[in-house]
Amino acid sequence: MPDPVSRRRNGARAAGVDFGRLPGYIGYQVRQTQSAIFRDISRSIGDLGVTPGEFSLLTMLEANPGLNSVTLARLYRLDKATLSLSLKRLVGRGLIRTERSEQDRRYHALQLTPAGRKVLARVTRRIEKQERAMDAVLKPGEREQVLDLLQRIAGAFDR
Amino acid sequence: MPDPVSRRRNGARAAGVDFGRLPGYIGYQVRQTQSAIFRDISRSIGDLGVTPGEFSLLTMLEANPGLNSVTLARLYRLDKATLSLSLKRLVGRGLIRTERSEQDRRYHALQLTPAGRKVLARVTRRIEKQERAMDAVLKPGEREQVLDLLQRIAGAFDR
DNA sequence: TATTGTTATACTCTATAACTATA
DNA sequence: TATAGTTATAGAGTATAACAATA
Repeated sequence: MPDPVSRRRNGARAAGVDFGRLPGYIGYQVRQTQSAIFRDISRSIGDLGVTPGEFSLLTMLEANPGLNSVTLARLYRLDKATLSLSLKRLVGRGLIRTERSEQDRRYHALQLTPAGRKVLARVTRRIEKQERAMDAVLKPGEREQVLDLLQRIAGAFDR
Repeated sequence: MPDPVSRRRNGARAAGVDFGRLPGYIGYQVRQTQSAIFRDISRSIGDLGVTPGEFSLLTMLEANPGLNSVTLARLYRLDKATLSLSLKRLVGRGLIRTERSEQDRRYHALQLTPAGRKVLARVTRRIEKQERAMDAVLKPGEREQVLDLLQRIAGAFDR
């Protein structure tokens, strides 16, 4: 039985419904916020045929041309098989290309195609428009604050 | 081409890899943090046979016995068919039970079983242990700060 | 033997559509 | 007609296992 002080915090979305201790959990609020952001951005970039996850892969490849899939998998903590499927879709749509390394022919160096660069630029504009929408509810300095807090919280779980 | 000041912020997880503008996006950091929390809690409560989403359903039903599935679906912004499947699994495992309302026999009132209450208590202890682990990286007042910031950001997308 | 990458398979979460029961 | 709920189906995202190519 939740105690009275932990009930009925901000975050209730319906009259008469009690969210118990959920609104006081960082885990709960992070999940709710992530869902809201994901729904909004999926709607916003859906016509460009790129998911939020693909956007971040493209961004990583623009900043680090020649990266290979095992490195990407490690960075995102995904299985290499999972990454392989994502990359196959991006190759199939002509947004990235892959080339065997000369030094070590096991490595497949990845990079954006011109089409990939163009799509990334368009998606980036939409993403940054969304970020500005978030700034509208933040006071000066609060963006830096929330970025810092989130990074520290995530870091608490790096084994 | 990302500008220099937006590069190489805190958040890089690998030497020599450039995350571009990603670490400066709230959307990106919220997703990374959500993933870290989800991985940790899934591992922690896995032996109890309840997912994080199921935990929050059980909590809602403990706080609001008699709630129906359409109300839950609206609160979580999920389709009623999606909720129906989740609830069926919880009924199948004997954690909740459903009873047709006498006033309006279309409604199926949901509530925890004694077994459900017991499992919820155990999961809640693990969840709150995780929350205390997050507190270890936060200074006094910062938990309230991050909860407030996240709620305001999520609220920016309530159409 | 170890590493990179792919494919087959399966599981979870989600939505849409079509349906039944009730109002 | 409208609402509550279920079922069938499908798509996205993920992991594990088994495999091929390369070192």
